Amino acid sequence: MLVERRRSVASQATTILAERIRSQIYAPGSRLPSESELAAELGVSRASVRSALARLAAEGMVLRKQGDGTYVNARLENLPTTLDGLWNFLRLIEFSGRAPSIRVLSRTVRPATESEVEALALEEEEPVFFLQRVFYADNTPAILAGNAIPLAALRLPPEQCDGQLPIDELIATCCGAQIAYDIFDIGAVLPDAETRAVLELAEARPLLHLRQVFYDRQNEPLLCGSSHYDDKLLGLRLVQSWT
Amino acid sequence: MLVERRRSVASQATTILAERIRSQIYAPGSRLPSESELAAELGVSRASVRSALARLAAEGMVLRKQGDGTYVNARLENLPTTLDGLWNFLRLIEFSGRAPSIRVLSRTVRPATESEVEALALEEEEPVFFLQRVFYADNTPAILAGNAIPLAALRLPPEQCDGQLPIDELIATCCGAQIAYDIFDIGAVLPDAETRAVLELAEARPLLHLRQVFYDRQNEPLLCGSSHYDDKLLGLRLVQSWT
DNA sequence: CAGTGGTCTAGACCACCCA
DNA sequence: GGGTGGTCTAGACCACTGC
Repeated sequence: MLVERRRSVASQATTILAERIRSQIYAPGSRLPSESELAAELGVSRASVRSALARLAAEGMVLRKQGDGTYVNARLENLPTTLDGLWNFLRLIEFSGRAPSIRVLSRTVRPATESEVEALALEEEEPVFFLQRVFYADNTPAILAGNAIPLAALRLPPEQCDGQLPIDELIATCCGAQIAYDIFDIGAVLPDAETRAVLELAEARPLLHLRQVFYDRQNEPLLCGSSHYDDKLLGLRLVQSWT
Repeated sequence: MLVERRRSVASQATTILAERIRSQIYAPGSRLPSESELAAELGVSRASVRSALARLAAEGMVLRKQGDGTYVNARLENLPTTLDGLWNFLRLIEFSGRAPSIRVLSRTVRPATESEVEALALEEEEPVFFLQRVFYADNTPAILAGNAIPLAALRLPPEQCDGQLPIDELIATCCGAQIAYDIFDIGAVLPDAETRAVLELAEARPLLHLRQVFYDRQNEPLLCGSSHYDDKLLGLRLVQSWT
């Protein structure tokens, strides 16, 4: 049943169970087989099954009741269902049921701004590769995102960095690094005229402002982003599980 | 070492390690003892230690490197450090280093609004207990929060519901229920005049709008909230760990 | 190569729920 | 009481890192 070599047993079990829920093999509101039964059926230990169920529970797909059982959440339609909790603009658009695409607005090398110097721990005026992109949902502009990478961190020349890539792959190919974690700050702003034009907003309504800093496995800040996010168009939703 | 009966060993280990990091017994950037050493020292299994470390890693407090070791994040000052990932207005204010307090603006029983009917799966016009509160950070108003609970879900009369309680305790004491999970929608809005007055905003700057629905262990929607959040004052920050 | 974290197992006991 | 999820353990093997 679980034969892939490269993915962990627990991760494969997660996928299998999530798929059964999505396809209603386990109907909304119904009780799943017990952990022991699932372990026997999948040919893995109970610990692995528990790891999978814990993940599904954290995302709200199942509800666990001690002494009773594990139930499929009957309100699945309310959930973000990202299945890994990571916010990635392309996938946020995909999950909203629309086709994502990216248009590169500009790609320049320029001195770091004051906030970039602070976020990326740079020297004053240190050059950064700045990539400005628009994320479309079904051809409607939803996000205007600007990303800055210290020139010193690039292993490819800026002109070879593929602007169509999601952030983790961008960092992987252009910097040869892996993201360890990132920090998100969420705020509300009134967009300036330029932003409004790019996002084709008729009125001057407020947008979400997402500021992110991505760190690599050496804990060096590798990329910082400043994005204007049209929450009316896309929605920003998260689930919190209360142990 | 780990003797409390009511908390799990893994949870106690988490607290101990977090405390050692906070007090710099494990200095920023330094390597922690190996999992086996910690297990031996704390008198628990390696699995319990791993559970604790996994939690700290998810919040960015430590960085784990296979084949190398576990390191204290040297950039702790950037982290939200909630140590359980749950957003609770009182604790968000506390963690920002300010003194939280609550003022109850109004407590009424009124028919549910259209959006409450939808969020709470009510009948049209069904009565709800509506509690409007202001959360202060060091006596500066930071959040205007409105919470609606179906009257049918209350086990205490509305006038006996303590408006000073955080949301989980409010639900515990007034409804006799426990929160299983909640769903958050984050948006940006321009506050109306009334909201602006309550939050003592001079200009008409945009605020975060948080809409929440809390579900109990029976998966019934118990409470919905609509809050205006001054992100300039408080900040809304989260960490994402990329496995 | 030795030591680290990553994965997985089998088995045990507990707390809890329901019939 | 019998079954469920919640916790914990001991031990094994693997993948990776740094020396």
